[in-house]
Amino acid sequence: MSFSSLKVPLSELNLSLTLRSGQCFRWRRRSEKNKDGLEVWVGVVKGHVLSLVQDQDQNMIHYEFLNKRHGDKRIKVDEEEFLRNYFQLHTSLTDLYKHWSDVDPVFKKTAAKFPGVRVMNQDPVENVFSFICATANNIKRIQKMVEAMCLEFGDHLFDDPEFGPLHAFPSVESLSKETVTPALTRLGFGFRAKYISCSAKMIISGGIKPLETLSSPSTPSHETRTELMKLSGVGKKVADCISLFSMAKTEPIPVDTHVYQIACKLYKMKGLDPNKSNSVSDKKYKEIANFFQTLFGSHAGWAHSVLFTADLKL
DNA sequence: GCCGACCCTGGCA
DNA sequence: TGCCAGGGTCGG
Repeated sequence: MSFSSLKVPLSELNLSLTLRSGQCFRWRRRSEKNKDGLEVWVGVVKGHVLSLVQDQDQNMIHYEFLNKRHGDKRIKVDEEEFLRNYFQLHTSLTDLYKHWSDVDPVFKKTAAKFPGVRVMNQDPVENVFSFICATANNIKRIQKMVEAMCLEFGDHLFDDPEFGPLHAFPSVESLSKETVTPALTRLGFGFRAKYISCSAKMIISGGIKPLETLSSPSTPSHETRTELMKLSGVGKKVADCISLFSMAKTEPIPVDTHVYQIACKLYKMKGLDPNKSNSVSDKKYKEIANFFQTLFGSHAGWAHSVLFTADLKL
């Protein structure tokens, strides 16, 4: 039991909302609150098993790295930097909320009830294969599938008293093996099993540019998107999610059924039928994305995450 | 550019 | 028990 603390107000990071916003799939809330009656979150990030607690009254996030090995020399400054980087705390969410509220009354109204919803900076490999699982799926099942994939192909990291064995996200190499498709099919991945194996092979063989290159600030987001869409099971929507959530692009708007509904009902966009929002046409997709990008500016994808989270009715 | 198929689950009538 | 939607993508 050795928690450290990070000074962060709720307006900059709302842990509960952010971790449930559907951008990441490996965070779980403990069934029991801690001694102070606060929610405890456990997740796996780049081989680290993390426990996080938000103390709203103190403007603090308490954190603990659970799978420290004996003699681990990692120092507090590194851990703090690791978290600041993961949650992108260098970007002021307060400033962004203010800007979005100034330009859009609809956002302003929503944001009041949903403060601190932030886009995280996740591992590209994990994000690619997690969002391939997201196709025609719901968040609960995506989480189950991602966890199953980690248990099957990822390295063991830690045995949690409540959640049992926690594994790292599998490497691209391990997902490119011939045994992967049958294994994932057995695990109930359905048509996504072959997408995962096929995409892993493509990444390994250099069928697309390296993920690190696509994540680089010097690669424009339209190029990142085009490259990602070469992967099997990755269309425009999934490519936009990956770009936004793990490749440091801030303007992509993943237009899914929720965003379609939001554009239709909250923003009264013309030509949208609320009764058939599944499989958005290329044209409508572009229109909706353009609308929000014009409205919100360079961090439109971040604003979208706030509206999306609000729509989830968590 | 528009369908229908695709795997599987949980919720609901 | 049957139907349907769930953060879509692919192929015709």
